[in-house]
Amino acid sequence: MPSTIRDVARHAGVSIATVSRVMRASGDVRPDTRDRVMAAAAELRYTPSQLGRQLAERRYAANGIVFPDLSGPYYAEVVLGYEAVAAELRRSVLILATHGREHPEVAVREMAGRCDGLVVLQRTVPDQVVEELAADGARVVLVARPPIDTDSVGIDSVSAENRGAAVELAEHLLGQGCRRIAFVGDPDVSPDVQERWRGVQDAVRESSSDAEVELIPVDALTEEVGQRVAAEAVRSGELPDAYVCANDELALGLLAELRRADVDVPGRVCVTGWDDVMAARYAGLTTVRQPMRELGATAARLLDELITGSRTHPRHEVLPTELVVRTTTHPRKVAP
Amino acid sequence: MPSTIRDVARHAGVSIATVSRVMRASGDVRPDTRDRVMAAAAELRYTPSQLGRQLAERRYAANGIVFPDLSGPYYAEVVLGYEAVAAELRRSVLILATHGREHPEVAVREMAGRCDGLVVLQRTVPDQVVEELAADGARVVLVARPPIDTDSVGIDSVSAENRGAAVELAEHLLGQGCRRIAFVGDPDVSPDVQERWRGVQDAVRESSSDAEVELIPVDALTEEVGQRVAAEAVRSGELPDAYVCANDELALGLLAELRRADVDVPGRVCVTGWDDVMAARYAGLTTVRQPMRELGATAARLLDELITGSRTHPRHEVLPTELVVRTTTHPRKVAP
DNA sequence: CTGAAAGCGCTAACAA
DNA sequence: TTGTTAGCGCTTTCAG
Repeated sequence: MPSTIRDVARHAGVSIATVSRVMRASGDVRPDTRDRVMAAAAELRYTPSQLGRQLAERRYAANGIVFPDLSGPYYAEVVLGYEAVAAELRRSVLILATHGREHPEVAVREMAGRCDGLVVLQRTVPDQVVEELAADGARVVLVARPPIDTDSVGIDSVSAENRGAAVELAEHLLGQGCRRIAFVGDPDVSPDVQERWRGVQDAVRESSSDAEVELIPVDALTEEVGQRVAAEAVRSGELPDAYVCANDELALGLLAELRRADVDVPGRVCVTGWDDVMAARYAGLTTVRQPMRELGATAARLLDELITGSRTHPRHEVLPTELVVRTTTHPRKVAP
Repeated sequence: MPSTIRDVARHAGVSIATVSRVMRASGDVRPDTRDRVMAAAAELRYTPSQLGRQLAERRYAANGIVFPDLSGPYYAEVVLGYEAVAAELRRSVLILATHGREHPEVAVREMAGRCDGLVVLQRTVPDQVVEELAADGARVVLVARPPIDTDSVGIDSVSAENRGAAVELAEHLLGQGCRRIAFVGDPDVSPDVQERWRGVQDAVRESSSDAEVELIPVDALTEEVGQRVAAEAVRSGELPDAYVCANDELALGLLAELRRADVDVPGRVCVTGWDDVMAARYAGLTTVRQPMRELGATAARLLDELITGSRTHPRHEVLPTELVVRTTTHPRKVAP
């Protein structure tokens, strides 16, 4: 339906090669023929088919990004940062939410066949698939996922610092007099959470106090799950001194339920989250701020280096995070 | 670099047509040749090039979505709903944030040249460009933007109900005793906001009371701007009885600043938002819930009907919204 | 400065 | 059941 390069060529009385040259401003074309072609193109509202162009050039001018989901602020922010840089670099962005899909690898492979390179968030795709893609020449950057380094491939990665901030967070809680700390989250599901859990354990272990830490595994990092965890604890009467939650949504859910049950926060129990989403500020939630947008932006830049070939050696970036203390942990009346 | 259909054909000792047939499970192929081809494909890790396929089939199996930005929950939710349905329909999703770009039309045209159809949010693209795209055969669905209906083209649209909810919201405030109502937002920038503003005016006008309404125009619907508006009002001492904000972020910023200045909410002034984002719940913000995800999902379904050709007559959907009353407007001590 | 022609990787008649 | 061949819309030598 849309007009093709041939329509324009016929209309302007030139060959398709000339039209191509004019459209991409490559090669020399006499000004008046150029004008004729431009006029014809305008009249026919001709826009070169990206498809034809891509096939001929064997480049897509598009990047992909694979994430689990777009609910909650974290992924959206990462995608946003990614899109912004990609747009600057004149590349389209393809998105793929693996969600609960059973076979993400099929969709990911198909995405890889549509773009010059892609970013993979967290554990959305099995290591093996990522390695195969990379081995087949796909440009891949991992975000919030530990580097993959085999002898055959080295794959770029970008993460936010987790362990150090987790240690700092735990030390803050210990300093507030907390002794029994509960970590809420599933360390197996995300590398980030795993590191946070380790950091908390490290801090407690080295605190040379009688502090102890317990893991409360959950199957999703949502407000609803947070509420359930809190409700159960309130019912059984077994509250720890502090809940360290794997993300803000979990913490916010917990917090809402604790307040509903009239549990004093932070008087009776402290609560912390992770990410510093907007709602965290309004809830007074102590949390760790991580540069979500910058994660995406950095990934886009690394990917571009790979695509343009300006760098071949793999890089692993770690972006700084920041502890944000608010009222859910402070001030705390130290237990007698 | 990746292997092509010819590599597989050679490897399996068949023609490329047979490989094509096997890969797409079309046409009849003898089981043993099929197996040979599959084996060859697996060995070479062959994935059909989407590009070649698309060019030959003249379909992209991809949809686009154009939005202003991904910051804030609203757009992210719409995109999420869109992606979910698109994935179900086995279509890739291209995103384009126009952001502050000066010439979105170029980027949009180029996106249109990469997909079978696209969704345009709000006023990201001028009417004329949308009409031209549609006239050139592009499938287009508008979201949160008034329908475009010329005699030549009729373009699908999906919106959330605005005016009725705005009336209901204003009546609620009047019922709480508010007389001087201030609407915060720029009606010119978004059709949604325009309708909300009209609804509030309607309600006040028909209240047969001495109520009045004033417009406070702002240049962005962000927390920061909300804070500025509140700070200025506090400084000048000219507080209305209620702030009706064009979205939640504006309202949350306002609220935070009012509380910081020790202004009693809702005692001295009521505050309302729009969208019911997560933070609204934690801030106790009265707001209007709109089905953001469903907006995206509906758009994706409408678009699919256009692409498959199962419908040719334009449709305009309006999704219901819901007033959510929380503590920023209720209970209110009625003025003496 | 311009045109003819050979692909890019695939699908889809049409033959065999 | 399988192979041959002509495109899909564009870029890009290579001649002229």
